[in-house]
Amino acid sequence: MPELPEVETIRVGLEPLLAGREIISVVCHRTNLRYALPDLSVLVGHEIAGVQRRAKYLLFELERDSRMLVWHLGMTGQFHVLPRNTEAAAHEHVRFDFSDGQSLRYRDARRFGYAGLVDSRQLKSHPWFVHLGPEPLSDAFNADHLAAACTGRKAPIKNIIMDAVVVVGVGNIYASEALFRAGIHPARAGGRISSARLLQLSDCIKLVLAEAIAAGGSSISDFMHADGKPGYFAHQFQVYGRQRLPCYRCGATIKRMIQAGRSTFYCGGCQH
DNA sequence: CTGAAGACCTGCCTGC
DNA sequence: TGCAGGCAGGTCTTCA
Repeated sequence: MPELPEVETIRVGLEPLLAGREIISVVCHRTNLRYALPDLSVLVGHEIAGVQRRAKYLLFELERDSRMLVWHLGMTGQFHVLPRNTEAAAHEHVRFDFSDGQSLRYRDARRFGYAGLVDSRQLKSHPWFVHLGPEPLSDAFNADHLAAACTGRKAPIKNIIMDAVVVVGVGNIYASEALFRAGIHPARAGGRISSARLLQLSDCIKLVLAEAIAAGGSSISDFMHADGKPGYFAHQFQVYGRQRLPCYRCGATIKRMIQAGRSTFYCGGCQH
């Protein structure tokens, strides 16, 4: 389901609902997500201190314990906070019950999501995190960093900005949107883009992600907030999902192509 | 090393 | 109506 803006929106929604709540029981309906879930019963008796995010991972911090529950939502993972006695929805795999009568539910139809317990002091060296590049909205991600990542590369620029080693959190939707705003053709080899245009692209990536976060994430298909409200950024898509429709900027027809097995949307009139 | 393709899994939409 | 085929927001592994 989610790219960085969606995960951040979920984090912001979950934090006030979970912080300070004590887990009194955990029910796993199935443990074979992308990887086998760890034994989550060890969390019973612990209080959630806060919810952080790194890349597209949610990090549930525990009070008085250096371990964190690290969770990736894959394509279709969802968290909802509901009263404990609410019946399990289809594809609900895990339920955390809290002392205040509420519960946290994890649903994931495709089961591409995964989770683990990681010591926060070893997070950076954990296999899921050790190779991750900078956060796109941090100063560490800038024109120089992007230029260095593109030097000598023949891979299409879209593939490069979706590579989590280069920068985290840029998924299939926002890659297309950022390249449209920067006027760069998604198939252009990374090494054949001027530094001035890469500066523009790094700015556009920050801009499009920040706007999406401000709008509360995109609401396509099954994305919803912890409280069940939809996100609104989908209304601002310039190219994603708009194949055969006219470009808002130049009127040319938006095209769709496949790159690295993923749909790419672009305007042949605006992007070169 | 790089880059492309396949794999994981289920649901939904389209077209015949 | 029924069914095959294509498609879906992510990431990891395999292969050339």
